[in-house]
Amino acid sequence: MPELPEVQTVVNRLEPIVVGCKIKKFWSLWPRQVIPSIALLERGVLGKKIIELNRRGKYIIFLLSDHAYMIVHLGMSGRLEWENQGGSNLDHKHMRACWQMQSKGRLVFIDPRKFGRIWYASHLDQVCGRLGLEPLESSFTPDRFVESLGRHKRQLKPLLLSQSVVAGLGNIYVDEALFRSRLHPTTCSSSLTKPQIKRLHRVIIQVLQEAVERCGTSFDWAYPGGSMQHHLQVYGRSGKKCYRCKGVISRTIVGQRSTHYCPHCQPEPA
DNA sequence: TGGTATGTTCCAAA
DNA sequence: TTTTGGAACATACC
Repeated sequence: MPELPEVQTVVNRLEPIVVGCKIKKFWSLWPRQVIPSIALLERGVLGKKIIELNRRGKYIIFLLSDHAYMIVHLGMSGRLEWENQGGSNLDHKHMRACWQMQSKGRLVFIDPRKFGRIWYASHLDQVCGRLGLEPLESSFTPDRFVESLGRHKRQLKPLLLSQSVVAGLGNIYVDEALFRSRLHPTTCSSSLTKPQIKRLHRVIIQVLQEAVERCGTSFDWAYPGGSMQHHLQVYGRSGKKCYRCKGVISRTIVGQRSTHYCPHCQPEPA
């Protein structure tokens, strides 16, 4: 379930519950998901209190009482859920890790596809150091976006998915942002005019804010609870009528990812 | 059965 | 050095 709005929704829900909790036990049965290792993460977090819960891009960041970090990325199918003690004795089918808190209650990590990751790190940059601008922060200004985009010369869609210019966009919201800014996904970043870049900057913020307000997009078993799926304009709408021009939404592959766009509103670059 | 899936990383080639 | 394309990771659904 993992783009910025879905991750923010998880953080919003968990923050009031887990901040202040002291970690009593940790287990994981899938060593590849835990970095640098299950033993080192366990040594780092046991007995530590969670001081803050934050988000950076698609990463969920636990600040611990010794000022080190535990960081979770949900991958394609990961979920983090809180369970009060005795609430459900039934373990989930795809439970991959669990944090037992001293005050009763536990945090469980459920991840069918095992693409999620859990880190223990003394510095945030060890995990998040290569991330681009944070799109819902005031530091995401049109000028900084222009400057960050200017360092690359790539097709827009793969560039926005790379996390290196803007952090947190994924396949759904890149398609939505490009549609709303009327840019074809394969447009070369270096060919954009300043007004086009400023419009793209504006719609990225708009789309992400709207999705956060709607608690993200829910369209299958992986992530329940959101309502943004009812307000998407191109993603998942191939073959249907464009809301703007009444043409037909197309689907193609760009950078190995399924890509939805309106050929009329987002004309292919020359 | 084969195609598809909200993500990231590594590698080879250009 | 930067960009691009392919494969890998692993599982579920239709």
